[in-house]
Formats: sequence, structure tokens, C-alpha cells
Amino acid sequence: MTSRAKTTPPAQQASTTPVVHDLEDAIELMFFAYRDFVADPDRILADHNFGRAHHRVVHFVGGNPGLSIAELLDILQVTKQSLARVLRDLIASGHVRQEIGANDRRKRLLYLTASGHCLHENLIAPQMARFSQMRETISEEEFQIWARVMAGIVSPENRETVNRQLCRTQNSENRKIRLFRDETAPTDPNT
Amino acid sequence: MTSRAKTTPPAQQASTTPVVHDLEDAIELMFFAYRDFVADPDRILADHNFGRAHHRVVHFVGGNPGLSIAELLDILQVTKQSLARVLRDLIASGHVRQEIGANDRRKRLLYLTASGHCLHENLIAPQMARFSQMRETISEEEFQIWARVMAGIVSPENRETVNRQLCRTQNSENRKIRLFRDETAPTDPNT
DNA sequence: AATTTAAGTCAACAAGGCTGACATATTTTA
DNA sequence: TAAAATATGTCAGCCTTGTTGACTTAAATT
Repeated sequence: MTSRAKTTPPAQQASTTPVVHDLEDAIELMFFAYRDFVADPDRILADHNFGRAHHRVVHFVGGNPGLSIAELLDILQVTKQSLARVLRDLIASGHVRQEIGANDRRKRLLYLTASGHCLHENLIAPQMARFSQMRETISEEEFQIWARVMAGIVSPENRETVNRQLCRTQNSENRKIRLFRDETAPTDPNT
Repeated sequence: MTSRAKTTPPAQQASTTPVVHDLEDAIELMFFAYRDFVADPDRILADHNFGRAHHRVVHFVGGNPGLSIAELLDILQVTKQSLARVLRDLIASGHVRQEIGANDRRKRLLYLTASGHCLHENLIAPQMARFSQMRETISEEEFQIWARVMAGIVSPENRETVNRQLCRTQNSENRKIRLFRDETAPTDPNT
């Protein structure tokens, strides 16, 4: 009988009264924000007979020219077979091309073609617009707080990878979003 | 590799420049955070032979006892047929039960059973834990900033619905997360 | 009595996850 | 150099979960 607005909240009364319901709100905000966040690209993709999986490939290849299959699999965390399907589509449609690795000829490095870049731009535009509009209503500091919280939702074991991925998008000197202030700072993870 | 060893001038001069890459980072943070956010529940669901769709039903029925089918469809934004399938599973497995509406006997009001509540708790626990841990590293204010930004990602046309949905989860007196400061809120207590 | 509404159902289809089993280059190692 | 490991590709099949379209039933509304 966990009806709300009743006596006492169910269980796990946390130490400093985080108030269970706040965290529930946070969980629902994740759901609703993500749902709308992907809605615009979904519409664009439908026109091309592509799906969300294609979007993810276009996005990460667009942002990481010369990405290998293995690296992309690591980012997407899907199986090779799942990726192969959408990658086939994108290569067939001329949005992505593969290049044999110069150092390691086993590797297939992925790049967007001109039309791939065009699609990438179209897909990212509505998401950029969403953040851009919101960005105007908050300060730089507030934006970074948001980013730090989001980074805190990422699993600790993935934070280093995510951090590297985000760093790579830009000159680290120009870097605005600062994550993982004091957390997992491994000294030498190699690979 | 990220070639940072260039001769770029010191940063921080971009006080107001939006810098495209910040927004791209934000987009990727949405992806990575959401990816990990749903990973734990996915594992639990697999043990029950359920999927993410079942999770969403359990979550929203759990948080909204007596929800009607139409209301649930509105939250999930899927078709009746998609919902019917997972709802059938959940009713058959005894996690959800339906009750004929007292006022309107056409309506089927949804409730979790005891085992449904149990599953709900199990599913929400890892997500709560994720937020709870992160919550300890930030202030109440910072948490609310995060929530406001997330709410800003929600499509304007859905904000009122989302706001109502979040309000309903709790006593409005206990309400911590405040959204839509000046936007859609007609009331102006100027918090 | 006729219409609208809420819900349930059947059928078919597609996207995109998954596993397992193999094939093919290429590089590394023993 | 031969063997093993690595990177990728592919076939086949299965599952979940989304879709559309057509139709039914029961209850409420007009």
C-alpha cells in the first residue's frame, strides 16, 4: 500500500533527507527529457528510412572521423551484428565510407561522405537548437553544473571513456565543460 | 590522439561565446548518461523476461495508481497495440491488475499488485542509487539547476503535462524540484 | 436510438537488439 | 615460418517493441 501523500514514505529514508520523491522526479525528468530530445531527429530519420541506430552511427562517426569499428562498438555498446546492419545501410546509401587503416590494414576506418555530413548537420540541428535556446536562459556556471550532474549519472567504469570522448571533440584549451573534478582520476590507464 | 600540445592561447577568454562544441558535448552527455541510466534496470528486467517497455509501464503505474489506459498512452506516447502487448504480459504475470472505473465503467484503472510493487522497487533502486550518490556530491541548489535544465529540454508543448506528472508524484508542500520558473507557469509566486 | 468514447484484439510488418557459428585478412607471437 | 590472436564481415534465426489498419465490445453521452 504505497499510496502517496499518506503517512510516511516507504523505506530507505536516506541520511540527509534527500526526499525520495525528488529522486523520483529526477528519474522521470531523465525519461521525459530524453524522449523529447530524440523526437526531432527521429522524424528526420524517418524521411530517409533510417532509425535511431543510424543516427548514432552518423553522430559518432561525424564527430570522430577515422573511427574504427571496434571503437564505435565500444561507444555504442551494441553487438557487431547490430552495428553491421545499419552500417551497411549507411555505406550503401553513400553517407559513410570506409578506409583501410594505414598502420593496421585490418582496420576499417569510418568517415562521413559529403552527404553524410549533410545528414549529420540536419540531425544535430534540432538538438543543438534545443540546448541553445535553453542555454540562453541559464548562466555558464549553471550549464556546467548540469553537465557535471549528467556526468555523475554515467557509470563510474565508463567515466574515463566518456571523458576522453568529450575531450576529443574540441581543443582542450577551449574546453568549457569540465567533468569529474575529483572523482576517478586514474593515473595511467594505457590502451 | 587529442593534440593539445599546440600553441593555442590560454583559454577562458570565451566568456559569452556559446562555442558549438559545448552544445555537442551536452548532446553526447545526454546519450551517455541515458545509456548508463537504463543499463541496470535492463539487467533486472532480463531476469524476468521483460523489456524496457514493461519497465515504463511498471514505473508509471507504480507512481500513478489508478491510471487509466488513455492516460498511460499519453505519458508513454506509444500506440494502444504496443502498450497492450506488454500490459498483457504484466497482468498475466500478476504484476499489474485492472479495476473497472467507479465513475466511468468503460475505464480500466491500473494498479500494481504486491509483486508489482516489489518489481517496481527493484527496478527503481539502481536508478535511485545513481542519483542518490551523485546527489551527495552537489548542493540542493545545484540539483535544482540540473532539474531546470532537464525540464528545458522537454518540448514546450509537453512541459505542462510533464509538470503535472511530476507534481502528482508528491505532496506539493514537500515539493523540492521547481520547474518552469517563468515559462508556462501562470502562477507567479516568484520563488 | 444514435453516436461517441474507452478499451481490447487480430494480423502484418519493420527496426534493431541479441546469440551462435564461421570466414577472411592481417598482425603478432612463439 | 607456423601458429595464434585480432579486426572485421556475414549468414541465420530469434526476440522485443514500435508501427498501421481493421474491427469488436461495452458504456456513456447526446
